[in-house]
Parts: sequence; C-alpha cells; structure tokens
Amino acid sequence: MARKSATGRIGIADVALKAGVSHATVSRVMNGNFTVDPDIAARVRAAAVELKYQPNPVGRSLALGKTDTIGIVVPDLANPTFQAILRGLSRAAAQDGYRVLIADSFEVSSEEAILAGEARRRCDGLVLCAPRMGDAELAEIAPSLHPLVLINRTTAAPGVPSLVVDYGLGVQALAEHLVELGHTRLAFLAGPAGSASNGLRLEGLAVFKASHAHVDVTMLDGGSDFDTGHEAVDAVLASGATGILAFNDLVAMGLMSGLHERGVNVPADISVTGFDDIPFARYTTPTLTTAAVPIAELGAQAWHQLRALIRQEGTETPGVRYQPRLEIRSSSGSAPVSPAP
Amino acid sequence: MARKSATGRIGIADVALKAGVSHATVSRVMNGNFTVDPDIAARVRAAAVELKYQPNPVGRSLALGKTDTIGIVVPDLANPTFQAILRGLSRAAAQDGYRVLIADSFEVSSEEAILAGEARRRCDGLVLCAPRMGDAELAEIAPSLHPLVLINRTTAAPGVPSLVVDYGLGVQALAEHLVELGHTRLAFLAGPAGSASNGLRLEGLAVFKASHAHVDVTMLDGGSDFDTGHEAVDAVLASGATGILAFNDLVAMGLMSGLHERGVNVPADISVTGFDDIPFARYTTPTLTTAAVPIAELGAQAWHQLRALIRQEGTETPGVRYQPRLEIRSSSGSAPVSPAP
DNA sequence: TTGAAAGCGCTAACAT
DNA sequence: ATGTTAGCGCTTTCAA
Repeated sequence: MARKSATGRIGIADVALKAGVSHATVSRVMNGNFTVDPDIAARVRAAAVELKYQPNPVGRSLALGKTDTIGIVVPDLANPTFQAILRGLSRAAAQDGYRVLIADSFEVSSEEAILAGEARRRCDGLVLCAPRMGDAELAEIAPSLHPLVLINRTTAAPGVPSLVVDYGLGVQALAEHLVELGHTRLAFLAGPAGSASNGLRLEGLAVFKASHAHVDVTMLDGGSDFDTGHEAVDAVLASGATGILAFNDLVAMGLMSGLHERGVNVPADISVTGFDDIPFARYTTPTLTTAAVPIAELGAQAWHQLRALIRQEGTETPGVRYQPRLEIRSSSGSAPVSPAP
Repeated sequence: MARKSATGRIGIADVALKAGVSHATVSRVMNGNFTVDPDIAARVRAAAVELKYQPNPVGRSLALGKTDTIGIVVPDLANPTFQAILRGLSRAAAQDGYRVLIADSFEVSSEEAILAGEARRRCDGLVLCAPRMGDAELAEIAPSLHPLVLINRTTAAPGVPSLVVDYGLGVQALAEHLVELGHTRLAFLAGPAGSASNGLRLEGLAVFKASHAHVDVTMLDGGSDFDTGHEAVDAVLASGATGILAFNDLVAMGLMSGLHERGVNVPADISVTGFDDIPFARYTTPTLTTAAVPIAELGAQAWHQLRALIRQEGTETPGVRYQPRLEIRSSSGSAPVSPAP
C-alpha cells in the first residue's frame, strides 16, 4: 500500500513517489502554483485523487506560521448571548475559510488568562468575550494575545478593538418607556456582580435617576438566568414597584413565570422588561418588551475586526459601539391605578 | 532582545541559548523528564520564566502526531439541542485537557463531508452530530474520520459508536399521555424532512397507531423552530385535533404563542407537547409538557467514547441509547368535552 | 546526564 | 519548469 509515513496517513511524499516527481512539485500543484507543466500537474492531481491525499494542516501550519483558526473565550457557553456571538463569529469566519476553537471558562475568572493564552497559541487570533478578569490583568496579557478583539469590555492596552453594547443607553430607554406608561415606582433586577455589562446598566440607571427625581428605582440583587428571576418574585412584590427592569430576557422570563404562578397579571398589575431580545422573547406569554441587541452581528463584526488585525491592515479600528433598540411588546403596559398587590 | 525565530515569538532555541543548554534538554525539562540534572533543570525553568516561554503547540503537534483537539460538526449552531451537546462535550473534553473545534454546516448537507474531513485532519477525533448526509455517504467517509463518534445517527461502518436518543419511544410516551387525558384526535407537527430524529419520531408514531386504532393522528408538515410552530396554527386548528405533538419545544412554544393570539386556551381547548425539555420549557406559559432528553450528558458521553477510541482502549463501545423521560407540566390537560373551536 | 541529529509534513528560496 | 535543500518548533532516538 501507499502508506509510508509514520502516522500511517498518506503524505505528500507518497503522492510525489506515485507521480514520479518531487515533494516540491506536489506542493506547488496542491497550492495552485501555475509554474508547473500542465501534464505533470495533471499527473500529480491524478495521483493525489487516487491516493485520496489530503494535505496535513499541522505541517502546513508549521511551515506557514498560521493555522487558519481563531479562538474565542466565553465565560459560559450556556448563555444564549454568548451562543449567538459564537454563531455569528463562526459563520463569518467560515466564509473566509477560518475555523473556530472554543474555550469555555465556566465563569472561573482565574482560569481565563491561561485559557486565553493556550487558545491563542493554537490560533491566528483571539476573541475575548466579556472577560471577567480584572482590568489590570486584562491590560497586562492583552499584548501577548494580539491579534485580539474584545467584546463587551474595553482595555487600556493599545491595538485592541472593542465591540461594546451600550447597555446603559438601553436600560435608560426601557426605564423611559415605563415612565411614559405612567409608572413611578421601578425596580432593577441586577445581574452578576462581576459583569461589566451589569455595571453599564447601573451607570445608565444613575443617569436616568438624575433626570427623573420623581421616579423611585429600587435595586434588587439578581443574576443572569431563569432561576434568578423566578426566585426574585417575593422581593419584586415587596418592593411595591410596578415596572420591573430585569437584567436580561432570561431573568424576565423567570420572573414572569413566577408572577404568573402568584396570580399577578403582566402587564395589568406589573410591567416587566427584559434585555437582549433573544429569539424566545417574541414567544413568551405575554410577549416580552425588551432592548434588542444585534447580537449575531456582533459576532460577525468581531471576525471582521480580527481579520483586519490578522491581515495587518493598518486601518485603525477602535471598535464599534452598539446601541440597543427598544422593542415594545406586551409585557409592558400602563401603570395600574392602584399599587400592585 | 531574545526574539530570534522567524515568527517573532520566543522558541525553545531562545531558552536553550539563555540557559546554556541544548534544545533537547529544554524539551526534556518542559515535559517533566526527570533524567535531567536538578540544577540544570532549574536553570532552564528560570530562563523559560524570564523569557515567558510557552511551547508552540503546532510544532509539538507535528512532532507528536496529535493536537489535543477534537472537532464537532453540527447542522446548526442556533439549535439549542446542538448547543447543549457542544457545551457538554466541551466541558468534558476540557477536563482531560482537550479543546474543541467547531464546524457548523448550516444545514447544507452537501458540505458536511468536506467540513468533517477538514475538521478531522486538524484534530485527534471527531463528533458528528445528527449528520444530514445520506447513509451511503456516511458509511463511506466514516473510516477516514476515525476516531469518530456519532450522535443521533447510526452507520453500518464498523468501530463507530453511536449515541442515539430514542425519539420514537419519547413520542409514544407523549401520545400515550394525551390519550390517557381523553384525547382521541392527535396531530403531529413534523420536523425537518431530512432529520433522522424526525424519522424516529415517525416510526414511534407508527407503532403507537398500530396499538391505538381508535385514535386519529393527523400528520402536519413543519420544521424545527419557533416560526414553524407559529405558522402552523391554521393547520393545527383545521385538523380538529385536541392534542398536538410538536416536533420539539421550540415548535411547541411557537405554536402556543400563535394559539394564544387566536384566543385558544392551552390546555383547556388544546393540549400541546414539546420534545427535548430545553431550559425554557419550565418557564413558558403554561409550562410545557415534554419529553426530557439528557442532552448535556450526551455531549459528555460523546467525549468519553471518543476518548476511549483515541486512547485505543479496545473496549468495544457500541454506543449508548437514551430513553427520554416524560415531563408532565401544564400545557397538557383533559380533552375538551366538545371539539376544539 | 547531555548534546547532536533525525524527523514530523509541509512550504519556499535557491539552484538548475 | 523542476528538483534540492533548508527551515517552521518541537520530540526523541542515538551516541557520547
């Protein structure tokens, strides 16, 4: 048989032997180098087909110094937001012939730096998605990770484009919307303490409060998943608020489910808003008012920025800032005449 | 500076130079080979730390003939089922120091074989998730993909473990459940035509029908997402069925949303069941009766089977068959006395 | 115990 | 137009 190499797979040498040419010529043919005699090229191609030869990407990567692979580090693969980003990234990168290596840090921020470094070494570039590590650490490792693109996080380190969603603006729009509906007592169901996007929401709320002295905004501890919302029902009811700004759509859905169980009517008794506009938001009962984030586009954009960096296109790309779009559906309505039960 | 190599990164040669030893010795130290003099080892380690040396995985892969990476090919990264499998796989593989490369075929079955081959060549093993390609093609390429694990698909090719969920049994249990509630007119909202799991459901329904001659089961065309369910409202109502078996939870949610808009009460007028028990199923209104699939475990199990293959542990692993568990919630109830509106 | 050297599979500069 | 040769960065025999 034609299996010569140590790995047992068919290598360039086998094809060269079969076609009666040198490795170099085979390599040239495989890479579409036209300085090869058509007859010989045909012979090589025939041999390659017959042997079912497929170039070994590892050897190729070592020789070329590139892997045609990019890495992405996410805090939690279970989070729909990160899933959507991954999808957008994967799709866009695939269009340019790049593959995606994933690294899930499982919210263990101390692992992120190591994970990122390891991923980066196997890839041509890296996307760091909402990293939980501290600013100092991020700035310190950023240079060693170049080409690097940040999502929902910025850094002082130079040459690192950031794609950030303006959660502050989004939460302001939602609060504004509730106020226009007559609500004067709001509550914010916060997200994970370490999350930068939660910080942005808090900043947005501070701005909102400064210009709406007559509106009462209660702060409630929370998280980022269904259960958070579901478990927050008591706290929400105790707050006396009639307009609830949930950290995200998942929390909002959990909350609505809990309120439903208590017989509280949404939006007649209490209005609930989410954030992100995940696909499910259109199909909840009632449908969810939320702030839409062009999340899949974020993934695609991350690839485009990374690609520019990899190709060393000197176009200074400071990143992109995305503004959420208010998506009014049925979970928000006029404030009840009497306070909520 | 210590940057010598062509790639601009610090290589083993830099460390060797700095420590005053050969590449070989550095390699030995980095790999914990104890045949190195402790003093020299310490010197090497110090040099490595000082230069922030990190071995290049590509060079390592080429020398060792392994990448410590596995690949997974999915038909659609947007599908929660595949996301969950990916997560379980990624988590389990990470525990053993393996990374995951993803390849999304975007439901283009003609691309699957190429995608799978490319992914496999960069990895030590492959997981093919519910491949849409034909049986013949699958059996033909399977040997070249070894080590290979199949999810929700089987093949005649030997040495390929399959993890399959028994969708047939699940749909039978759901239908049985509806019949026990008094429903005699059911409808099945089918999934994608090419999907093997849809085929299994159909087989299950055939078995069910054979033993329930008095029950009428209408077959309705469909798909696998929200919109499918939402758009099926008319067909569902026209069928006169009071118990609807949706292809999966997403379709069920879309359908319930559509029914709600039409003023049809679930489950008073019509009962709806899903499939998969995605996290959202607990939080729909009403909560969704479904068949639970231990989906994250499937991903983990895929890794364990793949690991055994990679390690060439001769333990014949013919795969695992998972039986869905009936999860009765609020979207299914007694059949209405009079036919649905 | 260490170094020199071969080789993993490929690409590319150089030579012919 | 093609072959020879030298790497890419690493591991691993084989000598010493």
